[in-house]
Amino acid sequence: MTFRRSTLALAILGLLENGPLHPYGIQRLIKQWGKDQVVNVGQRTSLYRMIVRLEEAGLITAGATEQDERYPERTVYHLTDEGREICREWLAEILTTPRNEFPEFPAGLSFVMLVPPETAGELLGQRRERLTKRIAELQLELRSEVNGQPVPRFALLETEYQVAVAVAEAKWIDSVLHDLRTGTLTWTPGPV
Amino acid sequence: MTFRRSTLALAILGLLENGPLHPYGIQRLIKQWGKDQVVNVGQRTSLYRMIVRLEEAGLITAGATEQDERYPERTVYHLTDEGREICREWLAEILTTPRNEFPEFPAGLSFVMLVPPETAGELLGQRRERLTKRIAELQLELRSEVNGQPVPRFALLETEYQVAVAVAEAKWIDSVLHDLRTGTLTWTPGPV
DNA sequence: TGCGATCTAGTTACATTGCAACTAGTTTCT
DNA sequence: AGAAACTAGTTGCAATGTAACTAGATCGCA
Repeated sequence: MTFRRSTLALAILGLLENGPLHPYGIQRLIKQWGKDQVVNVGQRTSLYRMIVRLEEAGLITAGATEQDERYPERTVYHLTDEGREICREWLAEILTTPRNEFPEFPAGLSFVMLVPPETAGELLGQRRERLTKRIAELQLELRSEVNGQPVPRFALLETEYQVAVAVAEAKWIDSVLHDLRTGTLTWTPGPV
Repeated sequence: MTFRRSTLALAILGLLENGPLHPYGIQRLIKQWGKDQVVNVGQRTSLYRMIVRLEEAGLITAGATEQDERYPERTVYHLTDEGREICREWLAEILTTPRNEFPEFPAGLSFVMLVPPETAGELLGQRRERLTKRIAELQLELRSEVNGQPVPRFALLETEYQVAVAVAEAKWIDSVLHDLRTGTLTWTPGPV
C-alpha cells in the first residue's frame, strides 16, 4: 500500500520531525514558518483529513491526549519510523525529479493567438506589474529576521528559488512585450 | 453559475474555435499540436467528463452526429457564444494574474534541512542533469517544422516560456551546488 | 490464414482534493 | 451586554486523478 505523495502530507511528516504535536499545532506551525507559501492548506479540512489518512496508513500514530482546561481534548500525533522513511523517500523523489504540474500560465500562453496582439500586450503588461510586486515581497522575506537575527539561508532556499523563477518570468515577459511593441512578434487573431 | 476554470476546459474551448469537432478529434488535436505538454489530459476520462460538463453548462452544444461506417456515432460539439466569451475571460485572468499553484519542488526545498548537506547536493545534482535534458528537448521543439516550414513564433510562446523558467532553475541550482561544495551553505541535519 | 500484440474509443469505479458552509465555544471591542 | 472576530473542528458535495475494464480494428509475422 503506497501512500499518494502530496506537499501537505510531506509538510505534516516534516514538521512532526520536531516532535509530537496536535492537529491545530501543526496548522499553526505551517503558518508561523511560512510553509503556507509552498503548501496548500486552504481550508483546515484538508489538514484534518490528511492527518486521519496518515494515521490509517501508519505513517503517524496518535499518542497521549493532552488535556488543557479550556480546550477540547487534543490528540498528539507522533511520527513513526515508517513515516520518517517515507518522508525521506518523497524528499529524494521531489528534489531529483522535475515534474510537469501543468500550471495555468503556459496553457494560457498556448492560446494567446485567440486575442489580437495588442490585447495580449496589455494583459501581459498587467502580469508584469503584479510580478514586480510579488518579487519585492519575496525579497523582503529573504531579509526577514527572527528575534533580531537574520533567518539562516538554508531555511530560505524555497524563497530564493521562487525569486529566481519569478525574475526569469519577468525578464521573458519583458522581451515579449518589447517584440510586440516593435512588431517583431505579431499574428492575426482567431483560430489557430 | 460559474464554471470552474481549468487548463483542460480552456483547451477544449480554445480548440473548438477551429470548428466543430467530436471528442476523439479533440483528443487527437491536443496531442498533435503538443497541447498535451501544457494541459493535463492523462487518461481520456477527464476529457470525456469535461465535455459533458461543458455541454451541461451551455459552453458547448452537441450538433449533428457524424456517421462513419466503421466507427460508432460521433457527436460533434460546437462552441457557443457563451463558451467563446468565457474562454476570453479565462485567458485574460490567466495571462494577467500570477497565481500560486504550489508545485512540489519548492515544498521539497523547504524541508531540505532534514537531510545532510552532502545528500542534498547529490539529489540536486541529479535534478540538474535531468533539467539539462529537458531544456535540450524544449529547445529542439522551438526549432520544429511543419511541412518544411518553421512553426511561427506566436505558436511557440509557451515553449519559450518553459525554457526561460527551466534555465533559471538550472542556474539557481548551479549556484546552490557551488555554495554547498565550498561550504558557504551548510547546516546540521535534523528537525528545524 | 490465424493468433497475439497493439491501437482506437470509450466506460466504470474509487480515491483524493477543493471549496463552501455550519457548529460551538472564546475572546475582544464598544 | 451585545456584536464581531477568532479558535477548533465537522459535514457534504463537486471536481479531479488514477486505474482498470470492454470491445472492436488493425498489424506483424510465422
